[in-house]
Amino acid sequence: MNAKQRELNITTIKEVLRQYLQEKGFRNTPERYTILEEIYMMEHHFNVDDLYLLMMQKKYHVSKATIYNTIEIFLDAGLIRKHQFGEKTLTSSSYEKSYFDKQHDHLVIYRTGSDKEIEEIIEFCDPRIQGIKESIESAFGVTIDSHSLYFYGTKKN
Amino acid sequence: MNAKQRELNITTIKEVLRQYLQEKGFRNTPERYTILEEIYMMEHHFNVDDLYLLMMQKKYHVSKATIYNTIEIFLDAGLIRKHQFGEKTLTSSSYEKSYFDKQHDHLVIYRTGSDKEIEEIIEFCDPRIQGIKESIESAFGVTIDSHSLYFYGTKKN
DNA sequence: TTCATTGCAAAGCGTTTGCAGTCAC
DNA sequence: GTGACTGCAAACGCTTTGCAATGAA
Repeated sequence: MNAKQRELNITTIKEVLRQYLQEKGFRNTPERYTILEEIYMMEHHFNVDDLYLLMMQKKYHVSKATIYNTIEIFLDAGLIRKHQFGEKTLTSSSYEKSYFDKQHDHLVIYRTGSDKEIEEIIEFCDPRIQGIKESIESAFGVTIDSHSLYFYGTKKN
Repeated sequence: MNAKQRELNITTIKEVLRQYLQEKGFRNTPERYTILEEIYMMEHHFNVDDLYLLMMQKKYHVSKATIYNTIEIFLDAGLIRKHQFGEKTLTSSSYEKSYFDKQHDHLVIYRTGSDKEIEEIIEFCDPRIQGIKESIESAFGVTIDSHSLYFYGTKKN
């Protein structure tokens, strides 16, 4: 994605936030827009600490409490998605922007020989998951809102 | 499963543990066997606190540190599986016995109207996931050891 | 006897909460 | 001016760690 496109997206996404806040009767605080902008500038997954440090570095001071708060709002607004990588080890939650991307799943690659250290996270999209979802919905009489699928493995030598 | 079958399974599983401990040069402590037995008596998922309270109730004293320790061993031995239910909310890790069961995935049903409270967890097994796994392996040149798939939804009224 | 394992309490760590001060409306 | 929001620090809950005591080999 080029810089121009990203800038356009950021303008758009701020508008989406504005509408959401208005609908909900929440306030237009500068923190919310700045955090949103940071998130939509990023290319990859991040956790709260990443975001906090990044904003510190850029001399934009926000407290972690506010970041947690804001993330809750963005999740509800559908502006970001939450992930829980790390199968064996307990890790902090990861997030990523979600508005312009399509839903996808993740392949978590562990460093060979270590079952703790994550080497890489690859995104993929397989249409068969949709079929499974529909089967489950009719088999159990449920409405499925979301799913999470992770594969865990190692690079073939 | 009837009582007789369960008793037989427990005898078998203890033998599996014995061999594992021997191979690894670990000790045969009574705690390990008692915890294993408790786990294999259970029908459902449990977390560390459940197990701790259950053992307290049965007047068998073990510390949580030992339970955490032992669970680590059982995971490595393939005697139990770890799960992370709770998509939005951070919850404690859940576990279940795995030796006699086939691999399966989970449908997490939230109470209608609440996106926090889990109403029910249903297990299912869909062969298509195997196909997806194989595609991923060849597409990215990886060996997949395990996966986790969760669907999150609500009961259809 | 030796050292892996246990139990206890303290520490860690990500996240949440309480509250006084601030600022969007 | 009012009350939603922010920042700070303290509290929380699950898990891990340090260490002295124990007991399997």
